[in-house]
Amino acid sequence: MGRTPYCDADGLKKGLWTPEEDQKLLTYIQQHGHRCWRSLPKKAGLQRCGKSCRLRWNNYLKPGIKRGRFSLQEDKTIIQLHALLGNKWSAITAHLPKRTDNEVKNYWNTHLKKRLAMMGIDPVTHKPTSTILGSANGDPKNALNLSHMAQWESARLQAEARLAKESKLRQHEPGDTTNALAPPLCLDVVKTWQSLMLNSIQGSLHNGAFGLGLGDNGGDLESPTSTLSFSKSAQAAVSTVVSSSDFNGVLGADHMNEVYTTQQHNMALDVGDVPITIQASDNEDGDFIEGIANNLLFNNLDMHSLSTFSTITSTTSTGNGEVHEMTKNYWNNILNFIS
DNA sequence: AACGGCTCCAACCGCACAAAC
DNA sequence: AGTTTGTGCGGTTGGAGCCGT
Repeated sequence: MGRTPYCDADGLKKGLWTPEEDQKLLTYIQQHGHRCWRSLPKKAGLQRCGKSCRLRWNNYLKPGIKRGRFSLQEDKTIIQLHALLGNKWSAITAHLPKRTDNEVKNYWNTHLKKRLAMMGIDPVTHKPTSTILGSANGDPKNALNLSHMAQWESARLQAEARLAKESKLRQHEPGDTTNALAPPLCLDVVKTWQSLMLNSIQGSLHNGAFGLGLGDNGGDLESPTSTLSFSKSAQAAVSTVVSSSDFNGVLGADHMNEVYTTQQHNMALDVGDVPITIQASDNEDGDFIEGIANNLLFNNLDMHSLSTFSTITSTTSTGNGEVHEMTKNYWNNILNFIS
């Protein structure tokens, strides 16, 4: 049998939407929600297929969508995330509130990709087209390390995007469009992680490793809360970011008191049904990468990401301070160019 | 004014996957 | 367990608008 075609070829309009069609769709969804896209166009009096209606709503009509020029910060975010994730537009868009994946994708293809190409950077690999980044100082190992960092970040961001997606789904109720574009929960996690990454890499220069360890129950499948532990070298970053007012958007005040205390250096994120606790610890003996892998895996990371982690585990500890500097210079160069 | 080339972006297409039946 | 349905995602396309000749 197979499924019936989602779009009937006959009798349905295609192409650009007219203001009248937009108004019909908007009015209907505001009154009835969009529980079933297939039956929606008929009920709304539209000669469109449900898929077309859904696309129009998600990319254009949904309240809160930001249109117009991308800011420099948005450019930076897109370039950075694309370097780490590739063409994972939904994952990238999860970190850009109020932008749609279609818009980000178009913006990348028509603007950012060209700019990178013009400055001699391959928009696919994000490396200079002629020479490998980092080889200028005679140490190709740096390029390798940056590549591994990118893989590491890629897996992490994919996991965060999933959490953000789940959170969005939980927020959405048919007929209620007011919270359709609430900021993704992962944004604060990104800030935290970015700080942690830089601090931990710097800390590794002294420790000979990242200095972050897996907590006692970090790999416990039975535990309702996965725990990730950080060494003291990362605590400053955790405290700085987590204690910011931004975090109030993620955790309610009561919940904050319950799960997060600066004295214990713990950070907890209650993302839907998947609570994550990031716990500072004096234990520096654990395997940081393995801990990350376990933690994210048990919180919806797929096997592909796990394999990425295993690759990184064998080589990340060879990193040095130049990696951080090289990474910083890389992004500075890009941003200087596009600004 | 007319034409052609180019850019940009809204929308379409096909595939994948999870949920529902 | 197999089929159907709904939705998400990324790649691609069509056409409107701009610009130069």
